[in-house]
Amino acid sequence: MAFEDNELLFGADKTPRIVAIELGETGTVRVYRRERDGSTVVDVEPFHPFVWTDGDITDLGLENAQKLAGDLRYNWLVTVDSWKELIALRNGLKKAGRNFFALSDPVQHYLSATGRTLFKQLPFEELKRLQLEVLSPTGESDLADASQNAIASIAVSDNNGWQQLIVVDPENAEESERDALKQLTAIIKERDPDVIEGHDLFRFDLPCLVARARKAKVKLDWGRSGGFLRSRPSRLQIAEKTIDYPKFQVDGRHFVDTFLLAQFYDVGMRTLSGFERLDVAQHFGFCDTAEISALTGKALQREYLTKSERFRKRALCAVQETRALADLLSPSYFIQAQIFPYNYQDVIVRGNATRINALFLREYLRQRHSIPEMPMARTFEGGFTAIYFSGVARNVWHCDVASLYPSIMLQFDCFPVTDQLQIFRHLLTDLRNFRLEAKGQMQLADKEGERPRWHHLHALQNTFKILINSFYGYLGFAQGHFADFDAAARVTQIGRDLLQKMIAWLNERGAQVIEVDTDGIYFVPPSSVAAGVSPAKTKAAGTSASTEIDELRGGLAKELPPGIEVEFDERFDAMFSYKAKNYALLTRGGDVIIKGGALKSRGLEKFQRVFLEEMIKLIMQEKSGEIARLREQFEERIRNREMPIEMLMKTDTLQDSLDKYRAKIAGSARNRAAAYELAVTSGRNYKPGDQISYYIKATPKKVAAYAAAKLASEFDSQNRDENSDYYVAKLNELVKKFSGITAEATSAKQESLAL
DNA sequence: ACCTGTGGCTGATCAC
DNA sequence: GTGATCAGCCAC
Repeated sequence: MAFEDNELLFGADKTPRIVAIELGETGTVRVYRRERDGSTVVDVEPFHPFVWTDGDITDLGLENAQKLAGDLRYNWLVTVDSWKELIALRNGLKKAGRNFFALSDPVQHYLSATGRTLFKQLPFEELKRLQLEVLSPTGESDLADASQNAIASIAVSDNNGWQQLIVVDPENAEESERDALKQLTAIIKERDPDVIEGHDLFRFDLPCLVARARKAKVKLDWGRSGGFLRSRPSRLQIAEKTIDYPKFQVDGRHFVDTFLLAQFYDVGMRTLSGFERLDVAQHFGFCDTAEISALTGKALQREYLTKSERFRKRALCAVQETRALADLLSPSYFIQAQIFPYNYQDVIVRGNATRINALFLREYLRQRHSIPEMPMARTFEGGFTAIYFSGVARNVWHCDVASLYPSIMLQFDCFPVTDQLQIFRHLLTDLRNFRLEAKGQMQLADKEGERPRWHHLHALQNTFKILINSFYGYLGFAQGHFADFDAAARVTQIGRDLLQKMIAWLNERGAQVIEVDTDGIYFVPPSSVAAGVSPAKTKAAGTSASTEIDELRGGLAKELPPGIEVEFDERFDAMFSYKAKNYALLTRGGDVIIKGGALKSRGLEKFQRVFLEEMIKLIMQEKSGEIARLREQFEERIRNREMPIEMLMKTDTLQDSLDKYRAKIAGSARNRAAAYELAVTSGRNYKPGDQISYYIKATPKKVAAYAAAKLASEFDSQNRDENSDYYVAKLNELVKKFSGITAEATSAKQESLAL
């Protein structure tokens, strides 16, 4: 059975190849579809938005009010014939003080009511995607600056390899810019893309175009049926960061901002050094470094390219990078648009739990079943975390419970009490099976020979994985209609009990448990503990290691309830256990893996992270004696001013707006911080989510860090002014902090513990 | 208007 | 100096 046949997940209507939905004339929507020949056709369809209400609306004499099944709070459905009527109905109900719930997005109304979704049976390659980049004359990406002056050029490309650079003539800027804007609009109308992509599209390119178009009195009627570009302030939560941005929309098309895609990507990976195009392109290896230096430096002059040729090359490189980035990061969202009743561009910015909520609402609507009101939020206890040994351990194994929370939910019936249709159980069960199947198909597929198919299956199984993992979060999601905090608390309680049972069992068999977090355990198996920890002895004991682990694995499996499976997945030569959620591992291949904010946080300067990694590696390799020399090398480089500024600077992300920061400082609600002070002083228009890199400069007197901070961009390598003493002191603190933990010291401790 | 959850560590600042 | 608090980031 094809995945798409699952109606709970993909919706009950199979209409294929819809690329966009837009609100049409009163009471209608326009549904755009991609034909097999690549053309786009439009169907005008009736539109019936709706409101859920409770029973006390019967006196209002509303037409088209329908009683729903079940006895949940919102058990009436009122349907109307146009968006205008829906707004009127909502206002009326609000005025009458009635209890109701309505979706706010017309596209979600249409898709939920019909069971349709975008992109069914449409390969990603058949989506028409256009990339856009506005270049300001200064090359600045500061919007306030850029909006003041005429733009220099607009680079445009599409996913078929077409590209064009629209250049504004500085000699005749006013008229030339007007032509450029008109030409861009003409290109969009003619090429008729489904998706418009750009890096920082929302915060830079689109506002800039709007500002310039207003000045030039040019219309940006980019909608598929001629509608105008419009925007409203919006806010996006990405992990701990909150990004304010103007959300742009245009009828019949989708905007995709690769800056946001990069942010989402990094939440999972935490590997990006920054979020500007160059950071991201370099990380993914799109632009080779030779080319970058050629575009920015002297190499180009050697090539005798004219200034305009250089400019052209750089501009077109930018849109190519945007396209490559979108190729890489958007397929998962493309698949999610086939599942959720959202616009493509909205699927990207909605949270996981919000998207799952939309599935619940769609199915309850389809079955004409009443829905609950949101439960009262409460906090509940999370996973079990513990550290039993700190120091260096050898021959360390890791075991974990395979997808702990989903397994618990299914095995112990931890489902929302209000889910009378049992959607939660069915969706979770289906998703698990689908993921296994997609993964199996992916492994059978030839990664090289069937590239598009392999990539699709990879994106598919990854999408399923993310969804599966979001179900537990949904139970504790305050804005989920079917959230159930008691059920969430039961899940974590069962998880904690399971883990503690496993720990006790391992300890009883002579293993030494080192560190535990939620679903996984690091431990030294009994033979290594008994044999001590010297490498020679470990080797001697190693002959029986595999059978011993098999016995542990089998024994532990028998202790666990059905449906809860434990995996002994990895073995390490050494582990440096520091604090809860903070440790390092030495793989059997000699690589070092570091976990935890204390050991690798971005709050640490890069020289500290590099030093820590090397120091921990030495400790794990039983070469603690070499730490002193390593420290001296680093001190020398700092004192001789040989450290590149990238090693010394710190990069902070602004969470609050500068106004909010100022207000908090004024009200003593927070302390001053270097990044904000620099942002304020710079006079530039910094926004939440922006990053500031700074270092500490030498000052005559000892002052607070925020008073001695200087922007890394203002660092002059010919006239260096960093505070070497400050950085050497940091280095020494680091050595001091970890000096108690050496291989020799802890092996004695470990042996004594084992007795 | 927007929003998955809890647990844990650290650096910087400030009140005492 | 010490402890409290906040912000930021990380593990799962």
